[in-house]
Amino acid sequence: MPELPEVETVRRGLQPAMEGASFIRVEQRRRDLRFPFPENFAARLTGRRIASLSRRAKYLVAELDGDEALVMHLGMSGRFIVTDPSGKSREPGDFYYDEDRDTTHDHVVFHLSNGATVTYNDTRRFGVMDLTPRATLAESRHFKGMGVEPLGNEFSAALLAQLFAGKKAPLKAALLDQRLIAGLGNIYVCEALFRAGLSPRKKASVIVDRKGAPKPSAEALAVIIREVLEEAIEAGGSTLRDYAQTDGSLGYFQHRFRVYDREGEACLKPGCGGHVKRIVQAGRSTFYCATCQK
DNA sequence: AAGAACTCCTGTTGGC
DNA sequence: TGCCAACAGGAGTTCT
Repeated sequence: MPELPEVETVRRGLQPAMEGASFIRVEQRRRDLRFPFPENFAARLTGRRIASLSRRAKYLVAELDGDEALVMHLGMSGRFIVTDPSGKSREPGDFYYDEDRDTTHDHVVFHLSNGATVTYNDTRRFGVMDLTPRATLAESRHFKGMGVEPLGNEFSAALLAQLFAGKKAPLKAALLDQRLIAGLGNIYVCEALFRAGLSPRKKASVIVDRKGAPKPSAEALAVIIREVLEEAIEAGGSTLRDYAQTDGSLGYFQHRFRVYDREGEACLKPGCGGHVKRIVQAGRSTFYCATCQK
């Protein structure tokens, strides 16, 4: 469940269980996810205390009391399940589980000093777990060359214009490029472009004027990207599958999708009268209204 | 060098 | 009902 708002929701759910606690025991149940786990992964974590749990783009970063940081990415299907000392089990930002949870794809289990366990489950195994020196985190292979945080202070229309100037790639592709802006994914790019009334097919440079300055459309887009992400975080992210089983229920932004996964349905812009189309860009589905997104 | 295509993996869904 | 292609919230690698 992983774009920036989902990862932030997960971070907030894990923080109380993890921050300040130490790893008592770590179960690593396979040698790799998408990539091999680092050498001696479990041993390097055991005994370490988690000083802080933060987020960079779609990554979670647990800074440890030694020299290392635990870097985690959920890929497409990664989830965490927390079992607190009372034995109650839940997925941060998603829903409460019962005893019958499918544990087939539980790949890592952290047993913490406060009695909580944190289990990483990932069906497709596109996730990542890595250990990297804290001192050079920004230069680590995951973060080197990574773009600006869309909710950070540096993100602005001026920067957006600078990043997109001269870009021939479509707006959709440029917004998904983590080297430019880091944290946007397929859903929120589709939603932001709809709200901005911009076609995902237009060249990224259409929001830049001849002098390289942001056009009004860039100003709008910068504001809207921030708004969409903030709204989604507020809603606890989006939950695409399993939602019928909800009971503890965070994650309801999916009810506010205006174009994502709405192929063929009526455009929600008042007076538009168009219908949502699905096209494929860079191998991913793009949902948009060709009538009002120009 | 930028941009598009292909790849990893498992599970679900929709059309015949 | 069964079978199978298409698709799924990501991103690194390899092509053109």
